Amino acid sequence: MLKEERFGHILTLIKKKGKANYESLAGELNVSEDTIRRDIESLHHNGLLLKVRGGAISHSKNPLSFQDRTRYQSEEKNIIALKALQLIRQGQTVFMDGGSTICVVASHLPANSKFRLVTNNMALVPIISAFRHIELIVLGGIYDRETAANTGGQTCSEAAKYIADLYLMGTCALQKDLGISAVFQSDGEVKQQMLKNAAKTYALANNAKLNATEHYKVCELKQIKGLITDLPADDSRLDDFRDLGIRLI
Amino acid sequence: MLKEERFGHILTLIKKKGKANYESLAGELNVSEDTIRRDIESLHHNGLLLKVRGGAISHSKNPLSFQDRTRYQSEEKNIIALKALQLIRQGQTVFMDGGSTICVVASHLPANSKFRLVTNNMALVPIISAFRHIELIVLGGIYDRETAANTGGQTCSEAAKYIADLYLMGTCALQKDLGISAVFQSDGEVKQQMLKNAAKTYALANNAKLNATEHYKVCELKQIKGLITDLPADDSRLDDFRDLGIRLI
DNA sequence: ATGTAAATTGCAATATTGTGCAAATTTGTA
DNA sequence: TACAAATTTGCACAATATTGCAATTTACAT
Repeated sequence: MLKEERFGHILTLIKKKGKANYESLAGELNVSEDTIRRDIESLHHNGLLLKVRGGAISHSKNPLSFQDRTRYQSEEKNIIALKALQLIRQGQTVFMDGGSTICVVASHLPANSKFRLVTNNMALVPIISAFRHIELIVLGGIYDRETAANTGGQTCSEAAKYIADLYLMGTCALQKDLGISAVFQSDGEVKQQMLKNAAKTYALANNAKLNATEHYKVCELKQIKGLITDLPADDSRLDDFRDLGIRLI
Repeated sequence: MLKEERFGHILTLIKKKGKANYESLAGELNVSEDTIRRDIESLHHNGLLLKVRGGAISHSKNPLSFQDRTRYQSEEKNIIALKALQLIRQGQTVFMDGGSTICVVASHLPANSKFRLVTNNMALVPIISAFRHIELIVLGGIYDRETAANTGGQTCSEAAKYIADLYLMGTCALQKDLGISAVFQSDGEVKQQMLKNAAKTYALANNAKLNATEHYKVCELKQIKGLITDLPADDSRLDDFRDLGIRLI
């Protein structure tokens, strides 16, 4: 088999699936992983794909979708997303922060959605691009690869410049007494700023995040307007969060 | 069998299958592989196919050409990109603004590149995500779908907060007397701010942008350090830009 | 026709390039 | 920090290319 045929195969796969790994390519093409590695290096050098640890991805690959599908598009997240959509009204200004749940919300938006979206979540950009009537305002800062969101003081001070009708707060840990907490301080600070500047804040969390804590405290539960989970409103696992004056959706 | 018959046979096969290897051709045509090799060399020389190690492929199947993305990744842009890469040094802080040429530059970066990149170009985010050692700083603002870049006063004032060693300025119009001009004011203003805060600015432009003007003036030619085009440095089309004190690359 | 020069072909020696393997190093993660 | 996985590097071997050369064929003027 000609080397060029391998190149073609690799590029086709990358184009179709957005990514490819050494192991399976080596199997399909019947050569060693070393050879595939060298092929990919050569293709990378020509700017035709991006070499990453373990394989290669296409240029246009949304960074968050690189994580496995189950985590990205679980049924739980779809349920949360559909509930969250009900809150967004035409013409509003909406804050959204990082997290894949937020991306699922965005991908469920109706095609003619018309509002202003302010976000530090870079994974939203390609999604929102498709909605001609959404005005997208990006909050800059230091890009964090893990969350695909911008963070840092710059992000916070930019967020401070906008006043929103609604804030959909991405997945975080919630606990009755200790409130909402985040893994990273940089993320938590952005959340605090958005909370401060939004008329209504709803936290999005799947049931695994209930009764859990992380190490950076964002706010008390009573500071938010409502909590959106994948559970029915009358589920017993939500009992701890009743009578706090927050809406359970 | 006449040489011309062999040529015909080889070309037919290449046209039908897109590829051919010496071994099978030698068998089919009853000549040695050396002869086939020479045939293919001759055809290659006449531009009728592409000689590769082990055989030949058709031009249309050349994985290293950019058929399905000719618009996006033209040969011109590749040339510009490779020249621009030489300017980026480890540890530097680099500004890049919008434009697809800039994206091509990014996709040619070596995998272990290590520097700080400050940009308003959202199309760079997925590309740069793959480079673990590039610190990416996003300049926020109003996202423009057409250019996939953030624009507006916010973007400018954020750009003002960084001081760069190098600024690679995306495609714009250049004219000897009228200098560099941009299509949109919002884009032009970001360019001006980056220019101001960068030690060295290089403009990237394909030959079609030379001796052209747009309607928002960015700066004089003498304000930039150099001009990177797809032309060789001694091309006559660059004559207008000599003796202005700028480097032609 | 026929001899001669030029072109073509196959072959062998040499050079170059591609491939797989293993050790050493780096990287990511618990 | 330490462990496991991935990557880089150097190397030997295999595959393919190139080159020079001699044998053969072709072209063509006489």
